[in-house]
Amino acid sequence: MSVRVRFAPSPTGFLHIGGARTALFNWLYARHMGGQFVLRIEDTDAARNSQEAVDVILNGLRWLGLAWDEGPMTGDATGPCRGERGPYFQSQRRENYEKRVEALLSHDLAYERDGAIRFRMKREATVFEDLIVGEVRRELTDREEKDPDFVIVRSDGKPVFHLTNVVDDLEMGITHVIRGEDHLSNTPKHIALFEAFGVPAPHYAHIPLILNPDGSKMSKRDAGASLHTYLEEGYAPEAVLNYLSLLGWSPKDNREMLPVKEMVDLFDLPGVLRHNARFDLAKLQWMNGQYMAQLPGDRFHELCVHTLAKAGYDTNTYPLEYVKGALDTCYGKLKTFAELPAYAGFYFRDTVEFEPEAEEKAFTKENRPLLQRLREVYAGMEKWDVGHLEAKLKNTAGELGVKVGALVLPVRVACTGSRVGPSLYHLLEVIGREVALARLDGALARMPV
RNA sequence: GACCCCAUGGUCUAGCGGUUAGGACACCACCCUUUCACGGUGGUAGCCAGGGUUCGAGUCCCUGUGGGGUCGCCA
Repeated sequence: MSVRVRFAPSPTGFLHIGGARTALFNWLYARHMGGQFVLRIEDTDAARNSQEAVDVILNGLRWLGLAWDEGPMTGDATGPCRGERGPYFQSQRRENYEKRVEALLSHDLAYERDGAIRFRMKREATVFEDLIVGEVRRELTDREEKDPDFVIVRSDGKPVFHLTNVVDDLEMGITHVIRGEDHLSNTPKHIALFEAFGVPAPHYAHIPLILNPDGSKMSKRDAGASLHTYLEEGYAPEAVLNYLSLLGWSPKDNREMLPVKEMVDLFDLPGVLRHNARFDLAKLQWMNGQYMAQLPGDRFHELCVHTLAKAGYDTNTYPLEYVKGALDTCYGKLKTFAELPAYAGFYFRDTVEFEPEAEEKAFTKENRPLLQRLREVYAGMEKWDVGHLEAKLKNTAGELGVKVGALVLPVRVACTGSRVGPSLYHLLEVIGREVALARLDGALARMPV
């Protein structure tokens, strides 16, 4: 039988980074086994759900490149879906649940009390084999010793998660349930329900959780918990995907950079680690830098423009060649696109914004005559290009008897306002003679005599 | 409180009875260099504790400790 796995998020308006990894592991397993990856939306809590909230999930998965074989095509619960086992929104499956509950009731496997319907749970330990955790033997908790039965339909008629989840997995033919470890303790309930419906339970694989750097549970409010922060800050999805794959799994050959294709080839459930992992933003950033440095030029430009636009820089008001030239000087220099506005914003501003420390270091009394002299040399240059800019600057430094760096710093700060930035000669060529000389003049005016 | 899972440097991990415990991120130093970043070289830092089993334990067993999770008419 072909493998069928599913990712079944609840539309809460955001996609948790841990949920994204759960989706990734499901997707990887499906691809590795040549099976089907199903997306199901668990939107039983209608009041809190919306089409926009579903779109957040859909967009997040699409951004990561995790295409689903079956499931919704839009955020509209009544809209088009792909696949034969729908509907793929729980809000559209009321009848399915009602029929199943009727069946349980008629076989006395469930009963009504206080208006709610409760499932008759067995009063003994459950043993099951988890593909990742191994054999799990779960005894009854003290509460369950008193009353192991649990509610499957609320008194207001709404079915409860445990019921809907099992019914859907059953009817959608799910063979492997790959989900967060927070469901491990719920699994006996689900197994009991499958047995009550007269079918064997699917295979289970509980993956460890992603924790905050301090080891606490990563909840909705924690920084970096939402996948969309990475989307919005201009991370490369390939980097996020690669980083996520290495949390709780390893290709075992000391490699960090792993193309998706190889991930699919190497991934398997028994290889998933059993312990929780902490989210390390620094490593994600490093990895993002690696991917950024090997991004195709046009893709790099696209993401740069996107980031700059979000920061308030409209690159459309500049000639295309200028924008391309400017962004080329940033290629391979950044770890994240979020650094770009501070790094290259000077290209797209009329005035230079000086960083106080930079100005203090560079605009000194001693540097004034040096910069003055260079300004004269540059003003008299015939060809304004990288080669000449560099040669002239080094020439002038020698002539003045100072180190190259002594000249580079004030020029850099004069033109960019910062001590860090793209290659000086390249950025000078890009901004052009007119702007460069104007900025040198502006700096000279600010320097103490 | 009961129940479940887990435990290799600060972080992610390799290891599956005999290793100088390997790699990556981060950090420190140096080199390269027009700054930063990249790259290169070197370095600091680890098997949670205590008992067993064994000729021999990071690897197997037990206990403790610590961390996480579950015990809802939330999902």
